Amino acid sequence: MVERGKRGVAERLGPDDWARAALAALAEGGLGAVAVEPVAVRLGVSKGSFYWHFANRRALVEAALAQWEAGTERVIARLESLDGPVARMRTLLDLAFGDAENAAISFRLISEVDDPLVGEVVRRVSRRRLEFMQEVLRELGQSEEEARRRVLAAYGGYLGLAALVRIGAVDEVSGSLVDLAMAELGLPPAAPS
Amino acid sequence: MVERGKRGVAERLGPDDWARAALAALAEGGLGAVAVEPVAVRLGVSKGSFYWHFANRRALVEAALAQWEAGTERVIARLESLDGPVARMRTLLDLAFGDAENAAISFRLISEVDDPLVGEVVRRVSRRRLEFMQEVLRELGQSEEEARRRVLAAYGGYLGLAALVRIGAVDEVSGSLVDLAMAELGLPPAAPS
DNA sequence: CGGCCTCCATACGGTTGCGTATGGAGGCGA
DNA sequence: TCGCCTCCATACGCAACCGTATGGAGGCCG
Repeated sequence: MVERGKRGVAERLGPDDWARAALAALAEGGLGAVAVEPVAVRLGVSKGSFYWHFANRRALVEAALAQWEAGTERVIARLESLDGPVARMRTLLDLAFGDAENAAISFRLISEVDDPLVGEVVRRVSRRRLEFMQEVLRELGQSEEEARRRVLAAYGGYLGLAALVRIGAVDEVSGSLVDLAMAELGLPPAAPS
Repeated sequence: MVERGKRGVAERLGPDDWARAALAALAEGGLGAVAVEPVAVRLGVSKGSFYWHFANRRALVEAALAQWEAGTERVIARLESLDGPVARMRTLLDLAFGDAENAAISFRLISEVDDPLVGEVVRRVSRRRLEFMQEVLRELGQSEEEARRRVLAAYGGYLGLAALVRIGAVDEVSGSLVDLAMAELGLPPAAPS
């Protein structure tokens, strides 16, 4: 049992812990839920701790966004060392869209584009994903125009259908959204075993 | 010049004016911007006026949502008295998605689905639009399954692409989003003159 | 063991928005 | 004209959140 004011050195908090907690709050309640006191409560700490690690709330949001963007970069980097283009695409979609929390974060960030910090990051990450997907299609022999068109259709279609499912306008779609996106790209629905 | 405390009877405010202003605030700043004092300022009035017409903020949000839903119903009702299915579909898309403020409101409401009031309305309106579009495709001879699939692809694709354009991840799409949706539905891009 | 440094708690003031209370200005009918 | 009714302004208390100030507990090191 952890008593008041007694915290082992190993379980002390760092900026990364705060950023992680901020991302969790973001996924659950949107950018407005990334508030100092609520996140502090989530970590079982008080505001005094927060303002030791961060200058202000803006710094927390920036740290959370940076951690999220780094995660997406880590995913793409891991893809480079994969065998085929199809497998890379499939893995990208699975990692980027399959994870529920990650999908929720993307949704929240798109919703809060008006915030300058959020806008810059979500715009950069989206462009990165789109260009990576387009590059994969190019490797598979599709033309520049067709690759562009299919990537937009697949990414946009995924986002829109995910939104429709989220709001409850659509009960279910046949198969997974990732499989649908693969089909839009003109690729086989499952990676070859 | 309107002086302080002097307001002609004709220019007095009613609940509809507040709902309209609330929708404008919603389109610009999201649900959080639908706050009593800011909207009052927008109307050049003070809170005292608001609480005469409404019980609380919740009532204002409900009135705004009702007015928006009534607008979409009015659009659909107007479509019934149109010549062909293709023209009805085209007009629906134009009215529902072509108008910038309406599109912005839809985006905001989808973003705030977690709010129970918003969720109910946006779910109902989305279902209504989807079923109307599906019905039009049925009239054109498409099968139940194909109509469903194409409607989801068109509506979802529109939502996703609109989001990508809004966040600045995509600079421009070839042609209008409405034309793209029409193509997804298997319909000619422009209504026959 | 005494002093310092790190991490955190508590307390406070400032801002913003919600909701209430109270009163005032002007139209309108008796 | 007098009184009422409608619409709105002003002032207040309350709550949530941001940021600051101050102090305290515990590890570490001379």
